[in-house]
Amino acid sequence: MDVSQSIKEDILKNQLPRGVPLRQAILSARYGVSRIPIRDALSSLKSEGWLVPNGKAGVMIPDLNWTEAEDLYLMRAELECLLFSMAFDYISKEDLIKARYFLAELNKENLTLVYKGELNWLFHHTLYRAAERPTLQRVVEGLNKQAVRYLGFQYGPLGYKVRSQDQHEELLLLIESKDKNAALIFLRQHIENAGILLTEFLKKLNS
Amino acid sequence: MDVSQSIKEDILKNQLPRGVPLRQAILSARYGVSRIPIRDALSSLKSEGWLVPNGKAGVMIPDLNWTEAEDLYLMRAELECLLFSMAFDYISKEDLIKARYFLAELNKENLTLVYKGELNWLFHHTLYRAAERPTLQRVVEGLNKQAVRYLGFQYGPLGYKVRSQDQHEELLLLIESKDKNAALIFLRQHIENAGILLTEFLKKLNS
DNA sequence: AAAACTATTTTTGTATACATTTTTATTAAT
DNA sequence: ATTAATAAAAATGTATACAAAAATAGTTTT
Repeated sequence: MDVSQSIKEDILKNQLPRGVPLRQAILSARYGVSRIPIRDALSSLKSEGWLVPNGKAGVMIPDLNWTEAEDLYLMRAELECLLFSMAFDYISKEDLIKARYFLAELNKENLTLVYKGELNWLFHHTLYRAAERPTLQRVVEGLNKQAVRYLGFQYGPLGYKVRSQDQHEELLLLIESKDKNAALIFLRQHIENAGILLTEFLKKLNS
Repeated sequence: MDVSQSIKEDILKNQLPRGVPLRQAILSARYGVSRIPIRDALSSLKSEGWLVPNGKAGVMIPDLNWTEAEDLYLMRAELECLLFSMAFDYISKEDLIKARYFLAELNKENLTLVYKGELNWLFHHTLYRAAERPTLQRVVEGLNKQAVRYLGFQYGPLGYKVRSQDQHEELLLLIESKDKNAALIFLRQHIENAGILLTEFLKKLNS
């Protein structure tokens, strides 16, 4: 597996020290590669929001905080609805089949959080693909991949899994019935719901 | 100067080959550093949208295209208005002074495009800073920095400079008069205007 | 005792060398 | 002649070695 992925897993599993700079030499030993690919991974994780700069040099694992979660879901709501409305009329039968496949995968047990996040994104992405707006899609993808950092809460204490899956199913039905407006409103609520649930939970956690 | 910045300048000045993969060895010779910092620069430019992957290896300078420009400005309009509305009530006198300083800088002659883009962003950023939403700000910053790639048109053939500066001035006046709604509408129009102008121009160019 | 400077150590950044992968050119086969 | 297979080359990725920068510890000064 890619070093960058391994680091993500380890961040999610809290197996890397928080609050102190990550040392390239240590990671190099831990993952059994030289410092060059470690440096590559750290810099790309930094630009993806998984790590933050530490003073003049080095990076740190940032604390999860509700403002970030709120921002991510606010942006997702705005941009994904935009993208979805651009795609709506062009969503094909094959897209829906694909989407259902990802949904089924997501119901399996023993998936890593990173993979769950990937599947969740693939589901949404399938609905947006038809818009053929690569730039908008790339940004939305970035937001989804950042949100993965918070997935531990949604699949853990928040027990959001079942409700989320039901909503995904319903969204597909609305698409099939060609009711664009209803689908759009539903998607927005789906995202906003998840955001509010997560944000409120994080707020309570820090009080 | 940083290698990454130099490459950006050279892309804007069309001094690097388009449509063919950029070779690390050549860039290494050109900028007088080893391949390691070149690789770093290429990978970060790729994640910033200045370069795109070329097949299984290597990167290329992408063509400018109107869909990308439209996407960037659509996103900017949505997200910057959101950020601005969060910031509005907290914008300080010092912020406005700073903003006017950047505006003055922007009026000087013989600035590089990259620097103009930086100043334009710094102006907008000054108005959003008070929102204290780092995540949202980081994404918006990314969008602005990508839009720099299109700045050559706006300062060149489109002659947008004067009108844009006037709008910036007017925006500051609206902020000072505490008219949040008017300011918000004006900002949205300011961004959408720039977007439409640029997009239409690019569409014509490719027809 | 606190602050400022200096020396030492640690850590990151860059160059060079080597390994692996990808691309291109060449040869063989249909 | 076109395609497939193979060999050569060129290019990227990674390891190690070294240089520069940052952080730390120790010393001096106020």
